[in-house]
Amino acid sequence: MLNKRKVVLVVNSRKLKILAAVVDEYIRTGEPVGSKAISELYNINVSAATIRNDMAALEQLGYLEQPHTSAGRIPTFAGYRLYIDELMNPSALSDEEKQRLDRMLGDKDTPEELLIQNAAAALTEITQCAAVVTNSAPRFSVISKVEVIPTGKRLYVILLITSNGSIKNKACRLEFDLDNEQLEFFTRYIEENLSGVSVDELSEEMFDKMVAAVSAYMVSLSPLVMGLCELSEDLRQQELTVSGSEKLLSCSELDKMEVVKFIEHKNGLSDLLEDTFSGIQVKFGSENNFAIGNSSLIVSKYRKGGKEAGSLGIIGPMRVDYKKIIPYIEYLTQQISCLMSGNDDDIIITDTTDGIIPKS
Amino acid sequence: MLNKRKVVLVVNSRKLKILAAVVDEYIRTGEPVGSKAISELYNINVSAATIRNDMAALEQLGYLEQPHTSAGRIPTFAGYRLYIDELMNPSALSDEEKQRLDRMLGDKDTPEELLIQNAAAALTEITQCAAVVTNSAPRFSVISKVEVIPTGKRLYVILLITSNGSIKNKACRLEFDLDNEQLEFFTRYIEENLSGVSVDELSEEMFDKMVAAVSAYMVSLSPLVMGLCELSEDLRQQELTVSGSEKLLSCSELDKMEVVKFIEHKNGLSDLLEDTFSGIQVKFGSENNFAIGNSSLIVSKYRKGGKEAGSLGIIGPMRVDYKKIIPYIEYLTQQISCLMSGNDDDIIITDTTDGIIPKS
DNA sequence: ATTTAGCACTCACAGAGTAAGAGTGCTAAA
DNA sequence: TTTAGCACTCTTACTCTGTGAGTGCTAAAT
Repeated sequence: MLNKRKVVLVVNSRKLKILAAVVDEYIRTGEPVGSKAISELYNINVSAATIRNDMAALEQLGYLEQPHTSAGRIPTFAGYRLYIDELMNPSALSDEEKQRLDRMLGDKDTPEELLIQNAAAALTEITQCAAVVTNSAPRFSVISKVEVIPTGKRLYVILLITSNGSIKNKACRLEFDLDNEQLEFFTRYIEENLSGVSVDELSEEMFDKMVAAVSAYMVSLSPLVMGLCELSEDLRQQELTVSGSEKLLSCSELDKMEVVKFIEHKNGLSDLLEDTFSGIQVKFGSENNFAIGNSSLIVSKYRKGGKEAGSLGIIGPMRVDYKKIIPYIEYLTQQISCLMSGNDDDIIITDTTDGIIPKS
Repeated sequence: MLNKRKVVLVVNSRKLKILAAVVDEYIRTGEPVGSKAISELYNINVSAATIRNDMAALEQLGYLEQPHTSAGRIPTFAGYRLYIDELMNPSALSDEEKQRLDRMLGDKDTPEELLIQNAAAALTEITQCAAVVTNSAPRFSVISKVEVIPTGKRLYVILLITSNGSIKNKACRLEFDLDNEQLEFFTRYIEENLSGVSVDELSEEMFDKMVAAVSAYMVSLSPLVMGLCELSEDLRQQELTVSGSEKLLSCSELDKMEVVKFIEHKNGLSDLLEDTFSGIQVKFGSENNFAIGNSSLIVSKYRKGGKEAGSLGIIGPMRVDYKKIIPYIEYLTQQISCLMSGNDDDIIITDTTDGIIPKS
């Protein structure tokens, strides 16, 4: 073991100040930060040599690392983590900034779907990173209408509409054509059994029971129930939209291959966003099994009427300006929560599925 | 003018053989090809010196070029073109290869949409290039059903179904609620005016007329017509999917910046694919105004019931193994055409739109 | 016990010089 | 018309070198 060195391995306030300075400076320039730069640019009133000693300690403590001997330091994951959780002081949004965001977001008449799209667009523009939004509203809504529409020989389209305005459809093929009476029976049956039911409550078992019930009347109706089951599954899973992902391609610190793969498949993202948490959350790509290596995911949940209704955030390089971006995201989620909860009555968003049925 | 040289500027069969050898070898190795390599590897029974003379002639004829003096030769655009059109002899697919493709593609029960997705996936895997598919089926289909479904106060969902199975829906808000008679009038009117009409024929003017006609009966119906108009626009534009575009980033001969720009915007691609042509077509990026410089686009159209229904191909570097890839693409389009036309009667793919209507 | 100045040391990076190797064009002979 | 031979060109890889940034350590100062 070389590199054994007499440094005081105690974090004190100066060391923290230095760590913060290193992270700030690294975020600003993207270059490894040396002791001299810190002593000159940040008013920690000690000499470069002292800072060097502290930096050596911070390195041994696992907060900083050197790309190579005799280069400056860059933050480690732990360094970023400490910085984000404890050290940085977020820059409060100015009134102009808030107004700008409000304008970009929309007002209480803006449909929910558009609201979160606007938020994503705003984030993309301001941060120059990819924005990501999820909407789990459909999951917490109730079925407001079910329709079965004959569209061809033995061919029916089922339509499922929820209270929050999602519309899903799916084509189903039956073995036989239904006559009016049969169709009416089925429509009435599902209307009675599904109308007003919360999407979250729908389960496969429930549909299994319906298949049984309906089959008693007419066996060949079951594909319709199965179709409904699949639609309800679509509703249950949260929608995830990533916008501005091309911005990630111009981040030199991200691997282009990984970014492109991410753009195509969005690997691992929805898992990361399904966790429940409160406040803002910062996750690093390399620490979760997320497609892009040195990336950072900053997200916050918005709420509707007290309930989590989705999340909103950005994906960028680890080296993003956290102290600026975090307040932006916080403000946006807060405003969205506010706008959404304000008027709960009759928002309509169309929102649809793709589905495919086998030919035979 | 230096480089003026006494060479016989006549293409003869040996020169063509040499050109083919240069292209083959360059495709194989990616390195400029020298006279020695050809005399050793390809059985043209003349000395390297003779080949050198012929290569000088081929260079003056514009089929070959030298990256720098005293390097081997690489093909020019014209060289590739001649090779592709006349010289190469495509390697016929073995039975195993055909079976492999068939397995990857699906069978006659595989829905159309999935069929072309599978084809794209197969091409990506086999060629290690980006695959591109378009589907203009919706455009050549006819409207088979239009429905207007009341779903809430002053709120209606329009449903548009085409003969090829695309289903699009959209929510519309009206100023007033419709009574049964009004709804029936409207449904009957659009049913009469749209049913059986080819999607390709639908135009804004047509909908303008409908707005006028319908407004005469009741002014506030026009949002419904506008909604239909928007849905029809969605149907008209051909769908274009590029898969595996990350593969292009690992092609050393392509400019990464250009690839990135292409991935972002797919510049120029849909124009290139909208041309009608028969058989297989090879286009070079630099010759068309297509985003990626030294790229090559190899596409073929598949047909459904005799009519062009979309295209299928790859985007790769100019230096791709044409004689292998072209038979692959030909086989795939042939099989797709076959599978699609086989049972033309009642294929159904659901395929839907997202839409948003303002709240009030 | 901390902090600081001074100094030797390490490492990445860029530029210059060099040797090897591949491939050519040209000439003259077959 | 083809071929062998040869001088020439150009790329590539390698080595050597100097420079600059930044460090770690020591010894002196506070």
